[in-house]
Amino acid sequence: MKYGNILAIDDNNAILTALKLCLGDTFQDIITLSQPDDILTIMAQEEIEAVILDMNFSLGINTGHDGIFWLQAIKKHHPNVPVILLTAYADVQLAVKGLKNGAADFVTKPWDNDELLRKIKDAIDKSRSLAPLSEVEADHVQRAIDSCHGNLSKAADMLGVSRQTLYNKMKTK
Amino acid sequence: MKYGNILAIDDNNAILTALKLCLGDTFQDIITLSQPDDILTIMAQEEIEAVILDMNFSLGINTGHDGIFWLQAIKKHHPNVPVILLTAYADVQLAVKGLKNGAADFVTKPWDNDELLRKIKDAIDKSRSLAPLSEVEADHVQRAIDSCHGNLSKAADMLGVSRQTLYNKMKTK
DNA sequence: ACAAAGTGTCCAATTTTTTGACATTAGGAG
DNA sequence: CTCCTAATGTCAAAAAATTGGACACTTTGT
Repeated sequence: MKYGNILAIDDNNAILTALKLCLGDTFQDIITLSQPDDILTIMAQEEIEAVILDMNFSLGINTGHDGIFWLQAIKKHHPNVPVILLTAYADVQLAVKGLKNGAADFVTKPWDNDELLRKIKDAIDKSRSLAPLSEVEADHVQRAIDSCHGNLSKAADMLGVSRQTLYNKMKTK
Repeated sequence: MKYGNILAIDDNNAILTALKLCLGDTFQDIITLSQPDDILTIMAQEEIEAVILDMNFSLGINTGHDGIFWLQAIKKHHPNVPVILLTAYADVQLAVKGLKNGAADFVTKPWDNDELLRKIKDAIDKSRSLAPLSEVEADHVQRAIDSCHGNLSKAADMLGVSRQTLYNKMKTK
């Protein structure tokens, strides 16, 4: 199966060119942006399968604050589109913050082409293979029961279903 | 509301003592292990609300391999119990690997007591407040529809429900 | 030892899901 | 362009799941 379009955002055009060269053979199209403002517009128009997002925009400020903001914006509108974070600094704090905000992966510059390619592919493959609804449901039910330490009444209440329904879902599993 | 028991694993007893001092006032009990082998046994016996896991066991080997192994083991049996990773090295690779394997957070030694405390509390609060089943369902349905770029037939198939049911769930939302 | 909370099980009423069908509307291939 | 396939929107009846209430019993905590 073929891979679709990638959206890459970085304020350094050399990086964007390098990404195009590195990824051009594997993906249908590499759409690039040198500033993040149009990300959501593009994503509303084009079918984007994965996003590569640089974390440091405001020159000289390397907190990644802008990057996190845009990551959140992307995830809010397209929760199933994987976002791979790209940074110049191996900042653990930022990596953790990024992943906790829904990023699929985190890569530092300069990157290894094969590694980046593999990570993007993995993220897309994962986003494509969604679990059936019944599985997601069974999983969440189990978590609720665990969280209530086996108290089924509380678990049912937490899940917003009747106690009998919870019994059903437990058996069905 | 009060917080329950914490399980902390580290092969350095000084670290375990420091954790007890740091966390003792906030949590009911700080159970400590100097080697990971008994983690699952303990967790089957005691009600553990969060785990603090050191990532470097085999002396001299700092790949975090063992840590990831135990993280996976914990998550497999207790997917809803948050695991906070603790390491001596600010290793981005390891942090990313840990979070992708379900860790709730990642902290480097030496840690800031207030920060660690806050991160544990946050992780527990999050694990306690499970979304109602209907919300999880609606969320997953939306992801499937996105993933199929609006093709409802394929989305329904992917979710393992009939097309009409998908229509229902879309309206209900 | 008592009261409150939780369990397992049952029932009838209601709601949801399924299955199958049908006419209509895109989209792609020749 | 035209045909063919896939997808849509909608309907109806059968099957299945959910609900709310009830009951006797057990567990839990004070």
